Amino acid sequence: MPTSTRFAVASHILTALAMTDGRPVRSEDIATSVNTSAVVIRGILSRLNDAGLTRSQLGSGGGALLAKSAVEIRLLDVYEAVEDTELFAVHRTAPCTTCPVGANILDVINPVLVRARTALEAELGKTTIANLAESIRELAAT
Amino acid sequence: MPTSTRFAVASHILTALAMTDGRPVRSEDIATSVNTSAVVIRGILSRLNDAGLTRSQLGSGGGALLAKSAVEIRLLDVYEAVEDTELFAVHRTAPCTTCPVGANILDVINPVLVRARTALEAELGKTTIANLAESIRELAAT
DNA sequence: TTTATGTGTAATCATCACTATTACACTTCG
DNA sequence: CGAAGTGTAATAGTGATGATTACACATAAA
Repeated sequence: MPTSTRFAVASHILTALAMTDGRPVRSEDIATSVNTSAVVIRGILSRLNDAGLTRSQLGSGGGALLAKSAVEIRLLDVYEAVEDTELFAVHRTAPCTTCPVGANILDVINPVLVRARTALEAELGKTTIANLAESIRELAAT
Repeated sequence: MPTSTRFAVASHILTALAMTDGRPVRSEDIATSVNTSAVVIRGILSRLNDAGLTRSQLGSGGGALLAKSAVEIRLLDVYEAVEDTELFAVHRTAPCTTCPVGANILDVINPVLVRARTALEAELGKTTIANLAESIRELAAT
């Protein structure tokens, strides 16, 4: 049950935006840093815009900007903004309703999956884009 | 990338085995309960065998059995036995090594991802197949 | 006002993991 | 020996993903 690469790339994008002091950054420049195409970047930026994490300045000299302070953007917010699929997938077709196990397994396992997902999300809520930017500055200074 | 249903199905299988008191269960019977094909079940059983969670009795009258007590099988063990992919995927192609962010983003984000995965795994380690079987018995009794 | 420089998004494509299915070799009980 | 199982390879269909092309639209600057 993997995430897409969008979460890591979106974190990359936001961290880059956090380190440019409010100047708009072109999707093409971001694409160079991420090593992909500008359209892919704009697709992810579109999701981040919808989530209120970034905004775009159109026209010449335009680009992407943070819509809120980097200290207010948790990795959990990023995760929710760009990931579509459920962390845990259950049976593709509903199990047998007349079998003791089949009829109840989903009800029984679901609370466990919710607790696991909650624990993961809590951890992602502890780190912000500002934390990542700060760590990058420390590493880049060496 | 569709997320795998193997974890939920494997938990289903093991819970079913835990409720049959040591009698071997045919893959076809499990398949009926899960609502899939016997080959799919045997494919998952093959992984569970490799992980030492189940064993198979070959020949006529054979089937699948638990290889250890249900109280000793944590959902974390099941998860590790049947899931192939990393929980978090990172950049498909390595980011730009000459950009400050690109050169360091993976090193910076990785510890966060490890902590999130560890939190999820810790939660999955708290529940056993015996717990699931017990919950099923309670639900089925009503 | 025109033009260059951007973003936004639809459409298409190749790739990959997943589940389902068929087929067949192998094992073991009766 | 034969019936009843498991083990596994090969194949196909499906769906999400990421890459790419194409083009409409917005805006700053000349």
